[in-house]
Amino acid sequence: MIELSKAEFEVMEALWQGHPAKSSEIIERLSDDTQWHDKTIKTLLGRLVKKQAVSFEKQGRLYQYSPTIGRDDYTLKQSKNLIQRFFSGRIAPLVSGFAKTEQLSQQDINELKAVIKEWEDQQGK
Amino acid sequence: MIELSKAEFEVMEALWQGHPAKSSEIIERLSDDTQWHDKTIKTLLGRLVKKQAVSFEKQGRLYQYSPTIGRDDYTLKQSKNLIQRFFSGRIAPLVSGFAKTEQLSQQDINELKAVIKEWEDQQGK
DNA sequence: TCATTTTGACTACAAGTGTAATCTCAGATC
DNA sequence: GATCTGAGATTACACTTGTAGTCAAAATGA
Repeated sequence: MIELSKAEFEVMEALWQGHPAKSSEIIERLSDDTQWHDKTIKTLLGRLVKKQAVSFEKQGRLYQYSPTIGRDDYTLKQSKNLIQRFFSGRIAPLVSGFAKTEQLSQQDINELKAVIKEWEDQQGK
Repeated sequence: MIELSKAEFEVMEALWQGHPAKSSEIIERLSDDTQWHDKTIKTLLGRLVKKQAVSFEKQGRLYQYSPTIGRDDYTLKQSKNLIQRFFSGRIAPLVSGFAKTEQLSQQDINELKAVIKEWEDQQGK
């Protein structure tokens, strides 16, 4: 699986926002959240291309970049990996621990209930 | 916050199993799960001490190592960090995504229900 | 007592990462 | 056409990480 460093992930975030995108657009988007020099972002883009997390098409002199991996795909895989390493693959302990110090919203609760319902429906065949 | 690399985390796991522990014990414990050379483990221990994730007391020529951070503390902080970066701080989307491809156990469901009940009791003041 | 073993300390070294600066060349500008 | 500019390519450099090897000193065994 493709592994992204933190900085690389930030660049992917900018790209996931909309693509294909020119490097100037990506730099523009990132300028809101970071102080990165544009050279830094170019370097990161290059590394992402090398890792095949990003592809590009030449439009004359410019490149149009696109992600080759989906955000949901990536984040979920990484999450599962963490849950595996930290909680032996079980998600409930994470939720319990999380809820102890973080406030859940009504929406969170609704979503959790939906997950439970889904599971129970499936159990009842 | 103290950041641990993957290899360092493995060493912490061995130490969390029981402490204080001599390096020989830690090496012994890790021999079940890894092929690491004992020198490698010594190096990692040294780095952990430098990072102040581990402390030691000299017992003559030997050291007795102990973790200075708790496993739950560390794993929860890292989890929250990931949830923040990947899911804007909300845990429900992670649970939904997780449940789509991973099988939940009855125990998981019970724990999730407990979290919900806890939350609802609190809402009702 | 002298060699051997063992432990922690120090050193090594390539790959990955954060954070750019320099080089090169095609297109825009005068 | 000569020059400037901005894009991508290449190079840089310190720090971290994985994965040990070497060194010095103490304990141990013969």
